[in-house]
Amino acid sequence: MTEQATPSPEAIKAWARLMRVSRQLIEHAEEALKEGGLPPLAWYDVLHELAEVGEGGLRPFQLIERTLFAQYNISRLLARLEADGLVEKLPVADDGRGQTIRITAKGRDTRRRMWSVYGRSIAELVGAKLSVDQLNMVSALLGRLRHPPASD
Amino acid sequence: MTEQATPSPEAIKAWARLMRVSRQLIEHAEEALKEGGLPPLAWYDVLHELAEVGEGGLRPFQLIERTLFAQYNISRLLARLEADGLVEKLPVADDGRGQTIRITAKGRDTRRRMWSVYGRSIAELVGAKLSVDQLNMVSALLGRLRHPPASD
DNA sequence: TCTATATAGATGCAATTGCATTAACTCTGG
DNA sequence: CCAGAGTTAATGCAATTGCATCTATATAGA
Repeated sequence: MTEQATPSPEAIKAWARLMRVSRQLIEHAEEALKEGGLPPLAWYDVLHELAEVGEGGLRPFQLIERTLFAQYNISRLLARLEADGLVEKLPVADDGRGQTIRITAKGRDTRRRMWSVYGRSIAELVGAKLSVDQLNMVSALLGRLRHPPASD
Repeated sequence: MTEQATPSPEAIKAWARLMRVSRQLIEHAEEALKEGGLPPLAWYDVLHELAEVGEGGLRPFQLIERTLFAQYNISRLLARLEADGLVEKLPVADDGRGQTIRITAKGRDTRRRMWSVYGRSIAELVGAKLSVDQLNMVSALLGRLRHPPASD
């Protein structure tokens, strides 16, 4: 656990597992969405954040903070979402540079349909593989790898 | 732990942590490599596999199995690696379609230099955050999420 | 107020990825 | 031996990502 230039075998193994498993899970979920004729995971992430905050919406830079997507990525993703009528861009009164992004009814509907597929993937790939205690253990351990570390 | 269409809150949280943490770690490692003027992680994955098997080399389809990259992705990645002189493509005697990919001396050197940066990231981001027992716990839990599940 | 600096978001262009297809070869059954 | 099916790898083209830069507005300081 001490800082080293060369990681311990245990650290390497944990890292390798994390890389491989996350890639596999993402690929599976992405594939399930595609099979359902639904948009990719990235769209879900944004729609989810927007659905959670409701009518107030979010500024693009807030979405960047929450989703970890790059600025140019969000900019273009929002353009696509808007083109599909899933979100709307509103000017913001006290800052002429900015805009507020709000999810539309169609956006909520799409998010719901995505969740029915995405949620099933989560249930199958994670929920069905570990007990509740084990899931909590995973969350806690991964929480310590997060930046900033999670307390729980 | 029973199969459900809607995942438990614990499963959702574990999934969310996994997605976020893996993204963050990859981003950090990728950034460190870039700052060192080194190629991206994907190159390391391939060079690592090739370095491990030695002079015998690997067929592209074997790299696909090991790295989980898509076929077209490997095909083009190998073209770039070859263009940089990091690997060489050899015809394979008993299968006229195929080729064997072998890492070159320059490839080994690049891999080593990448590891000096990549390894440090692993040590800092994972090794320094959890005890050996915790690292083993992470590996074991994630191993059960893998497909096929790992035994250890 | 005016200038310099910082922040919000968009965009041109190059590199990469994803999708579908293709080319070349191998294998199997008749 | 041959036709058909399968496997291995490459590639044309569209979509996305990454990088650097740009525009517009806001804010701080002289």
